[in-house]
Amino acid sequence: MLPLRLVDRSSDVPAFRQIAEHLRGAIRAGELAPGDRLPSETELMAHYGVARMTVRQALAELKSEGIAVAEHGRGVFVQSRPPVRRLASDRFARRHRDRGLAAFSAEAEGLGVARVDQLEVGREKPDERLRALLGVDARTKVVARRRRYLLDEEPVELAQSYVPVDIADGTPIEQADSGPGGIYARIEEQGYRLAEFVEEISSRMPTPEERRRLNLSAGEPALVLTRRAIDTDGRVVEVTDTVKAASRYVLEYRFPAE
Amino acid sequence: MLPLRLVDRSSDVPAFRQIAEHLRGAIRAGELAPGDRLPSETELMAHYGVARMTVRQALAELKSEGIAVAEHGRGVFVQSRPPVRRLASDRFARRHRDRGLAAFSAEAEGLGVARVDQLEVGREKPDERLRALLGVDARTKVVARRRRYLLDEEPVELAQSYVPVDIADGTPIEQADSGPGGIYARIEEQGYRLAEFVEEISSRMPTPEERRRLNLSAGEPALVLTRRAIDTDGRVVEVTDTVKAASRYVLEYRFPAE
DNA sequence: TAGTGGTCTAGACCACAGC
DNA sequence: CTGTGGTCTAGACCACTAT
Repeated sequence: MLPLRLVDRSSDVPAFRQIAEHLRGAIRAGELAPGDRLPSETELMAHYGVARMTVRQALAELKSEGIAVAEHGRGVFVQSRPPVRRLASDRFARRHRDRGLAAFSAEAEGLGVARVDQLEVGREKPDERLRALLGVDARTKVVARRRRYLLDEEPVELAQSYVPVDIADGTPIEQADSGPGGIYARIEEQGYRLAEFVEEISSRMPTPEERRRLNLSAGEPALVLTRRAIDTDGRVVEVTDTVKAASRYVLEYRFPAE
Repeated sequence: MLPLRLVDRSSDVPAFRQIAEHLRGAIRAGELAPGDRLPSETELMAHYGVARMTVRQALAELKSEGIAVAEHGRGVFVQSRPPVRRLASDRFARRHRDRGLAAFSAEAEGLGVARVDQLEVGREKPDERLRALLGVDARTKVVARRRRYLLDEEPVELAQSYVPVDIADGTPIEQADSGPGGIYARIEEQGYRLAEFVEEISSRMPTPEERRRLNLSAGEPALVLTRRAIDTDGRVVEVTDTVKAASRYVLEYRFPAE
């Protein structure tokens, strides 16, 4: 059991925060390891001599920080992080496409079984942001591919790709299976040679919908990436938006000092 | 006032979640704009016919999502986001250093008044991670520069830079003012020509300490960057860790398709 | 002073997990 | 069945903001 520490009622630090800080310290110090169960609410009430709602407020703070996670009927546990995946910007390199691997398969190689899920393909009218990114007008439709990626049956990423119809027309880009090497391989077969990618990264708390689809626990932020594929003529031939569980990824980019 | 909607007590969706969803919807629909005050807890209790703790739980959900923010004695407000800053990877380009601008000053140009704060400079023993990143052994000390950046007096970034002593020795890198062009300019003056940067990006919830120093509201994630500066001989001559408020930044990287 | 959110109490009933 | 967390009530006192 944890070393018993009392709440200092004379302090102007509220009781629930003192309790949260105590538990945080025990986790940082390794007295509570990832996966360990925290003392139950009943135990914490007895230890600190406070009401249940006070204990729950302390626990809520840890949950919202992503340090702890509750399991109904079982207890509150120290968050155990699955291994982080490091994504280097060479995952879109042509050598992967030439081997018949789409970017996600190249990423997943050696890590587990990659699978796609919840796939929706169709033609859409681009909204204003997408028109600006793709450099098309309101009359041009885009082929949208929305899907979820799973690694060993665990959802890890939501993705939505957009390709102007004049590029995608008549290709497997409009099919459920876009073929070996993914849509970038198909775009190059249409005569557009990819020159460069521009990736924009931001982070925010997920929407309830994203939290559900990605199986995110409370207090877990999302990484949001928008990638543009640009051909040798400078045309943006594709845009992809992806949402990932932030705790599972480290992104790596190299750039020259000049 | 908001259109009155009742809580469906027969639903298995808890009352607090229905209330949260109602408020979320009003915000999404624009009925409540950024900066607007939400109905007070007393008003919400009366509207929905629930106890105060139920209302507070709904509000806590919105706060933890970063959608709303409470101000003691004033009310709960729809989060109004300050403008996002777009950071391109060319902010470390030599042309900025040649103009006497350190990276942060180059970033801030035209955006406001940049200032440094809470600066601590000293020699330290590198921990295991830092030794691996810098490629030095346990006997080599590093010069650490810890500081906070402010833009128009608003804290926007925490940074910690590390340079091996054999590079920093006798240079202004160990002084409070590292001079025009920043520490990268000083490192190059020592004969190390910078060739490449490698930046690693992740996101997580901030620690209480980071939340305090960056003035973050609840439910606001942090962007964490680790940057290595590599010279033409492949030596890592500097490492910087930075923590930023995620909602204020979009990072942009370009990379070739080859 | 009135109204706001912040903290806290002492109960209640419920749903879920595990024996 | 027992113990766990999830939801909810009906109060209380406090600290902060604005008038």
